[in-house]
Amino acid sequence: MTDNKDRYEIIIQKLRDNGHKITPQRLAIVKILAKSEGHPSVEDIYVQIKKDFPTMSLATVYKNILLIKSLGEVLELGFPDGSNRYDGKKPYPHPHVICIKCRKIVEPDLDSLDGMKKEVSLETHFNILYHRLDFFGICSDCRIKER
Amino acid sequence: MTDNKDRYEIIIQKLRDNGHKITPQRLAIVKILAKSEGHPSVEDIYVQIKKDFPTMSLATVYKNILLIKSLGEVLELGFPDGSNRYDGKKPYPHPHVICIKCRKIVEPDLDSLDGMKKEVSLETHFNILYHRLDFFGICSDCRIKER
DNA sequence: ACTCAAATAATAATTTTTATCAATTAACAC
DNA sequence: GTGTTAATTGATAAAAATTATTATTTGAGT
Repeated sequence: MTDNKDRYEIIIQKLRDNGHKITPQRLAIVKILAKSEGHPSVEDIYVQIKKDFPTMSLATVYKNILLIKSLGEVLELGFPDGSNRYDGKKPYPHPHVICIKCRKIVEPDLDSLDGMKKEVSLETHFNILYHRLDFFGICSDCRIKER
Repeated sequence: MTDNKDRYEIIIQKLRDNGHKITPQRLAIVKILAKSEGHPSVEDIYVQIKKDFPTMSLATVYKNILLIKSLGEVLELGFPDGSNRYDGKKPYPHPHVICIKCRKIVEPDLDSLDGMKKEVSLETHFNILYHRLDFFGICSDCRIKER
C-alpha cells in the first residue's frame, strides 16, 4: 500500500501549500484518513487518537475533516441511516458495495460506469458532475456463516 | 397522473390491512407523499399540513413516515448534506439525478442498470439486495440561465 | 527567542430525530 | 347511535450529531 503513504504526504503537502499549520493532532487525523483500512467515522478517529492524545477534542476532528474536505482531499460518505464515514485514500466519487450484515465496504471497478453516465446525460440533459453509487447486500463471508 | 391517485389508495389500503387507524392527519400526510410533485422533506410536509391543521405536530409527521416506511410504501432519500426527502410514488430504490443549482430531481430509466448490478455481483461476490444511485449535476434549465 | 495568527480544547448552542405520556379519537361491538 | 378500548395525537423532553464560541496554547516565520 505505498499508495496510502503517498496519500498521507499529498494531503499534508496540500495543507502546507494552503498555509495551514501542521499540528500533531492534524497529523494524527490525516494519518488515519490516509492509512486506515476501513472507512472511519468521526467517532472512530476521535477514539483512536484519544489513546495517544488524551486531550484530543471531538471539535478538532470535525474542524479538520471540514478543512480537508474543503481541499478536496477526503470523500465524505453519508449513509441513509445518518452515519458519516470518510475515505482519504480515494477522495473522488466511486462506487461502494456495502454488506448490511458486517458493514464491510468494497470498492469495485465497474466498466459499466462510463456507459451509465452517458446514458444519464442523454436521457436527462444534465451536465453530470459527480455521483454517489452504493449497492447494498450480503457478502460471501456472511452468506457462509448463515448456513 | 392516475398513477399517483392509485398510490394514495394503495397506501391507505395497506394501513387499513395492517390494522392502523385512518386519521385526518394520516390522510393528509399520505396525500402529500403520494401526490406532491417533488420529493418533500419532513419539514415540507409539516409546514404544508399546518396550514389546514394548525394543531399538527412534527412528531406526528415523523411517526407516520416511520410507519409507512415500515410498510415499504415510501422511499427515504438521505442526502450527503444530511437532509432527508421522501418518495411515496416510487417506494422502491431507483436512480435519481439531482440539479445542484435548483435541487430539481429527475428519475431516469437506465437500461444499463441491470448490467451494472450483474457486474457488481460478479466482481464482489455480494448478493445485491438494493441500491442507491444518485447523479449530481446541472440541469438544462439552469445551464440556460447561466448564459 | 519573539511575535502573531491559527489551532486546540472545553463547552455551549443548534439541529435533527426519537421518546414520553396525558388527552383525544377512530374502529368495532352492541 | 352509544360506549369501550386501544391506537394516535400533540406538546414537550430527551438524545444524538454537528457547529459555534472563546480563552488558551502553539506552529512557523522573523
